[in-house]
Amino acid sequence: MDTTSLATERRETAAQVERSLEILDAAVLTFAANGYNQTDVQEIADRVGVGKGTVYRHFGNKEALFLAAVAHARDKLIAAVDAAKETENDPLLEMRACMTGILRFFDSHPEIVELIIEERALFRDRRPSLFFEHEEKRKAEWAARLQALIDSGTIRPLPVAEIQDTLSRFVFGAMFFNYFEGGNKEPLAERSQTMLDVLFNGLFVKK
Amino acid sequence: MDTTSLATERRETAAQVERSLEILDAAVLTFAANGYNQTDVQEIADRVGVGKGTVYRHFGNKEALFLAAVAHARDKLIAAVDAAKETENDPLLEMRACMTGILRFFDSHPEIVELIIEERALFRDRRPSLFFEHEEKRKAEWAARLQALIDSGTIRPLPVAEIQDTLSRFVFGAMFFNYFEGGNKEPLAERSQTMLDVLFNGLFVKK
Amino acid sequence: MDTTSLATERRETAAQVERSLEILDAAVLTFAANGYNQTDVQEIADRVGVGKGTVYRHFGNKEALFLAAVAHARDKLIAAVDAAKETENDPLLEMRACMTGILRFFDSHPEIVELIIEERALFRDRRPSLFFEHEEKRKAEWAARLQALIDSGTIRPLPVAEIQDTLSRFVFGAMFFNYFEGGNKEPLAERSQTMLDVLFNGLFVKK
Amino acid sequence: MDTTSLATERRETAAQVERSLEILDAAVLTFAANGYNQTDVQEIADRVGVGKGTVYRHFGNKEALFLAAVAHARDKLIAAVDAAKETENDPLLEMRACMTGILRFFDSHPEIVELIIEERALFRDRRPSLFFEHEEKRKAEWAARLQALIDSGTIRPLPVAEIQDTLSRFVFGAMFFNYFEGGNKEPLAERSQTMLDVLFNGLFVKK
DNA sequence: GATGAATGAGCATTCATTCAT
DNA sequence: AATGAATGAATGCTCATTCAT
Repeated sequence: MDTTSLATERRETAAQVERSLEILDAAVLTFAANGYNQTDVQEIADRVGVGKGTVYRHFGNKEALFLAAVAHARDKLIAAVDAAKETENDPLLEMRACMTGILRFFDSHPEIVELIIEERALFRDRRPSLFFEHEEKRKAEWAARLQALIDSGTIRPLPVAEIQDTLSRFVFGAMFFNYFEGGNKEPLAERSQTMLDVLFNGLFVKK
Repeated sequence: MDTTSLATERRETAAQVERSLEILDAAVLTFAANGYNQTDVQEIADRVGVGKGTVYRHFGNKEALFLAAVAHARDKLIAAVDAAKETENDPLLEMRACMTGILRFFDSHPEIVELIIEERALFRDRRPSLFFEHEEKRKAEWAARLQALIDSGTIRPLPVAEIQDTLSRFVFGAMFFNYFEGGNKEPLAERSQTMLDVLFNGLFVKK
Repeated sequence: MDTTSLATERRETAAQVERSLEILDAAVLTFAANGYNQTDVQEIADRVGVGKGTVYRHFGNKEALFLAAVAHARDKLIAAVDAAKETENDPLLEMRACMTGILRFFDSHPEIVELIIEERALFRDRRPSLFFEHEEKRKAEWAARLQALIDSGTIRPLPVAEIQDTLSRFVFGAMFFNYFEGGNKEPLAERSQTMLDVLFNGLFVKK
Repeated sequence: MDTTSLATERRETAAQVERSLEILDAAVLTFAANGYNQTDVQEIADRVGVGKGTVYRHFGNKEALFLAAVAHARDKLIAAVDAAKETENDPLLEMRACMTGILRFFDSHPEIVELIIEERALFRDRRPSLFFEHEEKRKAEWAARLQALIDSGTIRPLPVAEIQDTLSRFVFGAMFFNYFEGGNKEPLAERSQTMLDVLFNGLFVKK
């Protein structure tokens, strides 16, 4: 009976996880499309084809559901960037691949930008944003890489932490400003060549 | 008698305008602190010390009040940047003054960043953001200046429009990312020296 | 000084009365067009071209204003019916003239039907309606006339009070039902020939 | 299993319908007693013993609830009149039974008169009144009967449509005028003998 | 006396959450 | 476990009335 119940539990858990992911996908789309307050949990339930009570059973309350949706979206970004990084071996090219990977990700998932904005609007006190939390962890990983690029004489010997901040502001800043400015439907990744050129070579004429 | 009635009229109008501005200041703070949906118009009225009906008399409805508050905040930014620009004469220094002026403005008015986020969360369809609309107008003004800097051999001959985009993404991006990342309470304007250095001189070692 | 003040008072009173009547005319139209609850006193003030406070000065509050408007409308009906009656000398013809006079009045003042409905909706407890109160007074006047018609062998010897009720139900009933049924824009007075024929001669074939 | 689920479904639906009817009964009484604008939906909910949200779940909004209440009341009148008609076989007696049936209905349901008044006050533009809409459909049914009475020499050969109007004005007019005049608490149905006598035999002495 | 800005009570409506089935 | 009917707290907005000018 133990075995049976365990098996049942396992099977259920798998079904549960499946169901949870379906709900998260629907939640990302719905929250992004309508905004948090304008979203009726019923709408998400309808999109998945389950009852409202089921959504509550899986995520407890609307806020937890929203946060889970944001984490879900963030994990997708991380996976996409990791995949982009794997395509290169040289540290400099890896860095570039990551940056364009991020831009490309938001080009293909504009709804996730909306979700990030919603998160901030809703949890203005929770800082850093759940979405950018993981960045902290990634920083240490990159510090070594940047230091190597400095040691090899490729990039200038500036404080590593500040270079990292500058890169983040550059990439995510580009993404945000593009979103706030709106309008331009051409992919941001493609419009960023000059931006990267400036980033690496500067605005000034070299003398 | 004409004078009197005129004076009276003026005084009344002035009182009205005064009242409206008081309400806007309260609205900016309250919307920024609580968010749009979490803000009861009563709370704004209380802060000003007037009745709720008075707020409605002045701005019609909550949404219009919110948008007026955003416009009010934007006008403050424009004024601050204009003031910063006036302190310099050289085009390059003017440009730098504007950039640090913007960063300083958001350092001293962090609530306005929250307001911009709220605006986006609320009016996800209205693009560009009311707050950044005026940027479009400012662009033409700066294009000439940048061209002059290129002609004089100061900065590299890149497409002017793209330089402008890069500068905007840099400055507003820094502001947004700083906000989303949270935590760091040291003024952004002061933490931006490396950023500006990279912007002008690039990351690469010059050869 | 007494004289002066008296004169002033008189002059003011005349102006006051004038103003009051203007307000009442506006009130009848506005209340009839929008309904009581849907009417903002400001709208009535605007129509007259005075301030809202002035309306309140003249009538105290919205309810009193409404009742005054109803009484004003009722007085117009009484005047119209009296005028119609004067055109005839024979009691039977007078009676007929009154009945068609009432129908004609409501044909030309459909808004007053609306006003009566509003009055009832609003003051469901006040009975009889302010508008029909005066009917009671008129009844005694007509009782004699009807008795004379009975005595002269013109109409059947039925209880006078019941004849009166029947006539009232006939005329006002026609008016009300016409209003509730809606649609028919042809004057009711003209569509009432058969009705009067039935009233006088009955439905049955005389044997 | 089909049967069970069907039964369950039916039971639920039946419970829903039951609940809706309870709400409608409460709504008729409450709207009639207070008037539309003076009625807080909470009051209706309280009378039924449910939450306000439940009322909204069943009827969507206050206006829809009101209209449903009017239709509910109208259906009761139709049922009552149909029942009255069934008691007679002779066309003339049927007609009489219908007329007194209507008067009796409003004698026992004075609140429904109030409801009709409210409907008009509220929807002054919707004509004919929802309550009297069905009359149109009944008219055709009666036209044949009246024609038969004319053909058999019972009633005078007047235009059938005009006879119908006269009858309607007579009956509903009596009801309305009685309501507006107020006061008289003796059943209208009983006070209508003279009225019907006049209707059939006329006021004039037959010669 | 006239004005109209200010006031605040009052109510419809929504929707997160619960819980009986 | 899943469902969805029921709940009721929360809040935007209107407008009669007041009163300072």
